[in-house]
Amino acid sequence: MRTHTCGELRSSDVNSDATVCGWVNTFRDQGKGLVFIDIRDRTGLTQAVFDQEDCEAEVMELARSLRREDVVQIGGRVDPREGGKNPKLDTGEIEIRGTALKVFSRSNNPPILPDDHEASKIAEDVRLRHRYIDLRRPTMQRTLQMRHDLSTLTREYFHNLGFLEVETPLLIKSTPEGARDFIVPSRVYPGKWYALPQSPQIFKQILMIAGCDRYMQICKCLRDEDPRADRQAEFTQIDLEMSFVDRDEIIKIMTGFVRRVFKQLLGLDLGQIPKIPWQLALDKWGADRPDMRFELHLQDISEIVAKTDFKVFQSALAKDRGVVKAIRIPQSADKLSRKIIDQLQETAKLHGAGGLPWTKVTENGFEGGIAKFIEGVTDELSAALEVEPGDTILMGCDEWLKACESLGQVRLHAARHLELIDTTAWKALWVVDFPMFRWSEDKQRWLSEHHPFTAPIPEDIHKLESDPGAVVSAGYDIILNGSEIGGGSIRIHDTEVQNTVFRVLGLEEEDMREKFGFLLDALSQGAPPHGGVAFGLDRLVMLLMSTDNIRDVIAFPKTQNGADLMTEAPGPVDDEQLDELKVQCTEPVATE
RNA sequence: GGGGCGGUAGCUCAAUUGGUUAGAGUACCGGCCUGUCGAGCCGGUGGUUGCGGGUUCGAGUCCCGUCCGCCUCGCCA
Repeated sequence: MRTHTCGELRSSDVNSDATVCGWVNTFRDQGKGLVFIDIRDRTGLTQAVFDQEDCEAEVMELARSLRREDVVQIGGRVDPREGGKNPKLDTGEIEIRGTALKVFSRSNNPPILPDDHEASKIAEDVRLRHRYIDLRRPTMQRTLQMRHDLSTLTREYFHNLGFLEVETPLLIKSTPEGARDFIVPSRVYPGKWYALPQSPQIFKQILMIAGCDRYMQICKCLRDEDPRADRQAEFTQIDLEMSFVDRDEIIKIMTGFVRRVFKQLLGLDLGQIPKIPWQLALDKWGADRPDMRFELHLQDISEIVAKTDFKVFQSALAKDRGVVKAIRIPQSADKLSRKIIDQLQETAKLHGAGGLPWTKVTENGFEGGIAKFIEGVTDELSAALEVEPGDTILMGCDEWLKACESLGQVRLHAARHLELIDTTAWKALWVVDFPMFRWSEDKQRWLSEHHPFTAPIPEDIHKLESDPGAVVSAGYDIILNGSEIGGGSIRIHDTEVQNTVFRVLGLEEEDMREKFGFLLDALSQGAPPHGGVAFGLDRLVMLLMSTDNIRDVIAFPKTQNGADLMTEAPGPVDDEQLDELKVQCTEPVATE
């Protein structure tokens, strides 16, 4: 049907005959006898020209009738461009002198045009509603290509290392812990339900117990939680698991993978990827996924300000693990207006802090904000923070974790405002030594920091029940530019340890059997030491394509209400379908 | 579930204090034009101002409710 794609003709093809197929990108009708058609496919754009000197009258007439997004086949001789080259196009040195034209189909007046320049202006819901046009845009095509390249590279990389690709089921059993499940009613067992997998976690562990040794899968995961700019309810993971490995062996292989991805797809060398303990990440950057593209480290000033009688500091320090932390923002006093500081204060409060004590450094010491409360320790504080006139000092004081996290958020927002983030930099790291559990005030029980199958480090196993909060897990996350792109852990391969963890999480013996009996059975039938990782494929593509919108890297994404605007899912079903499933609605279906 | 922003022609936007027939660009339709490439020039079609109430002599504009989209908190082991 075609001899060439729309992106490949060059001056070396001049004088040969070519036939291309694609969409009419634009038309420029110069009058009865001359019309230019830019024809587009996935690979690019080629100009065709129909001149009445060359072609028959019917062809000429048909060419003049072409409109944007009509689908056509154009045949003719490849010529150097008569009217001058177009340096903006890869095919800009040539044109096809059209002599044959076939219209495959006509397009109604397109609601949007597949034009990258226009796309940023068009409301996203319109793009989603007409996704088949939006996806025609060069950027979207490049994104689909990038996603494909990443998947291909992933399979190749891991298959070469002996990983076996195994599919795991989509209709599975609902398990407690973690996100809300999407559930599917069973027709055969009325009143019983399948869940869609939040991840293949348990299956990949069972594959290890089954002797699979190394498993990989690019799989869909589903979590019925509200989406965000970088999060969809339905997303894709690169899922991996290995037997007979320790943490550092896994990290080594995965580091190789990530470096290969960025080397091969962007030509970037991420270099060595350091391992940072969780506690240090929070202490220094105020986040468990630190963005290390800029400095602004958090510093502990508890000991110094303890000497003041500032009530705010004193009451924070009186708390269990209470601290006062500070960040020094060099030469920012004139850029951080009162209004901006107020905004940063809101950020701090939003993330749990009571406020954001601040002061500025002048030739005369600290001025503004809480300056008068720290007069007594001016010299000591100045020396510790190595301040210079023009600096701004922002502080956080609370229980350690809250103080670090809220000030960490302030750090990010301040850096964005002051444009301190080197957007050309690529900073990756592994965060390791997470705590095993996190106390939930809400639920009044321990929650898994990672998931309930994560192993504690061996030397902490004895503390599981006596001091859960102090147990360090064998988990690890990989962070790139402040974004979590993957994470995993060494898993528990011992039934007793797994039982103990379930107990700490507040699962009753009976519950355990009911919910996880099959896993406990499997663990008791010879389980190898094993561990693995899951990478967020969507987030990797976001980084590779430099977008902060996850919907831009998914062909058919959903909105914040979980709707697909193109197909209008979710939709109603027939009463017969519900009857068959023995399912009833307690609320009438909302109408518009 | 909470907070913020938004919804006017197919698309992007405008419309004074509540006041005449809701405008412009673009797309689309028609005409002109033989070297354009974000083509150009002339003319034209196109509107339930998201939806439903209310206030008013009069509502795109004010009030109430509701739906939808985006950002965000909660949530996301």
